[in-house]
Formats: sequence, C-alpha cells, structure tokens
Amino acid sequence: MARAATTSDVFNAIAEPQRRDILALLRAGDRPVTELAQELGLTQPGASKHLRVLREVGLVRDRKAGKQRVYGLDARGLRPVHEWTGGFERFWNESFDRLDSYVRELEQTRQEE
Amino acid sequence: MARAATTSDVFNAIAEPQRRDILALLRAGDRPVTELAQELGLTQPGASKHLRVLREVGLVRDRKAGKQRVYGLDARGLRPVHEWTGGFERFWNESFDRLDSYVRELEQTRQEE
DNA sequence: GCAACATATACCCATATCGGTATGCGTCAA
DNA sequence: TTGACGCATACCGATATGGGTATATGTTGC
Repeated sequence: MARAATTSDVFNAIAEPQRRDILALLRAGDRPVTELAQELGLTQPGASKHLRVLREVGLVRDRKAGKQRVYGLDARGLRPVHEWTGGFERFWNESFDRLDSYVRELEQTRQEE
Repeated sequence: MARAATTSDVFNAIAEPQRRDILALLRAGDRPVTELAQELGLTQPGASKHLRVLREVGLVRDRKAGKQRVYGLDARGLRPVHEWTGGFERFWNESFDRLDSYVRELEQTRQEE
C-alpha cells in the first residue's frame, strides 16, 4: 500500500518542500517550466514532475504559450488545508494547560468520548 | 531518496489521512493508544506507529498512566501550516480572474480548459 | 522538411512508507 | 513470581516516491 497516492490529495501534494516552493514562487506570477526549474535549482524533468502532481490535485493550471507551457497558481485547493488547520487554532495557544487539565481529568475518571 | 523523511516535517506528518484523524480525535480529549486504535479502526501497532510520527514532529505528547500511555494534542506545530496556506488566502478567491489577467498579459489569447 | 528549443514521459535506482504479524518490554494484580 | 494487559518495536512485503538520464512529443523558425 505504501503511502496514499499523492495524486488527488492536496495534503500530500504540499508535503514535498520543492512543491511548496513552486507554489510560493507562482504567487509572484505565472511562469514557464524552465524558468521555474532555474529559479528553484531543479532539473527540467524534476520540475515537470512536481508540476504534474500539483496540476493533478488542481493547485496549478497550465496553458500553452507557443513552445512554452506556462504554469499559474490556482490556490483554491489550499483552502481546505487552511481550514483544517484552523480547526486547531484555539489549541495551539494553550496546548500545555489544556493537556494538563485533560490529563488530570483522565486520572480520576477514565472517560472516553 | 524518495520522499523527504516524515520525521521532523509537519507537512509530511499530516499528509497521512489517518494521522489527521488521530489529531482530530485528540481535540476531544487525551486518549490511550488502544482507545485511539479502536475508535479509528486501526490495529494497535498501526496506531502506535502513526503516533510515533506525530510525536516526533511534536504534534502530540505522551505521558505514562500506569499500564497505559496517554496521548494528547500539541497543536502548536500546525500553526506554521496554517500560516503558510494563509499566505495564499487572497489568491483562492479570485484565482481565475488573476489567472485570466496573466493570460491576457502574457499572450493575448490562449486559455485552455 | 529540418534543426533548435520547451516540455513531458519512460526508465531505473535507492529509499521511504504503510500495513500486518510476531515479539519484546514494562506495569499491574493476584 | 507469574500471568494478563498495554504499548512499542522489529521484521517483512508491496508499493510509491523523488531524482537522474535518456528519449519522445510538440512547437517554432528557417
């Protein structure tokens, strides 16, 4: 089974640092493959492969421009990730306190759910 | 090389659906391993392994409670993810418009799809 | 058509990953 | 101490991944 397919899963797509770099770079504007590869120090095939993953999960869109293929950001797919993490927002401020209180609760009453 | 180690990388840690489930479940309160495994339909070793990954990136903390080991959420590590995706917030509202304008700028025509 | 260029894909390799089963280790109760 | 329980880890197998090189596909210009 190995890991779930990166395809069709935004969380997996952005798990790769270089793909995050690509997305970040595309915020500044659309770019053809070779340019992306150069700016990020990737080989052309390397860039193409990462772009394919991003394309398949819908985070980038491509269109032909003569010999080139220009990639542009389509960040809508990142929204679910932002919202998912946002669901933990109130926890990352006082994780410790919360943990302690829960621990104490558990100590005396083994309540599950 | 394969993928970058999941260890010490929160993005990778949450790329796995079951690990996200674990985190979500822990929002409701701390839990021992077996309980987590049961509620999520995982084998005990399976749960332990996912918990290990989460522990190594600091998303959960564990403490001994007799025979049991109770895991609790430490969501602080999710904040960077939330912020990173937040950096794209203004794009996912009008991705298309933005894309379109770029398209028009780059070459006066040509939008696929 | 042909050459040059841009990109995608095919392969191959080394490795990491998830899942399962078996097992080791620590803890508690009797 | 012994046995049951809770959990971690070792090990194995199947597969996916990232990276590199070679090559196929497609486009442009001559």
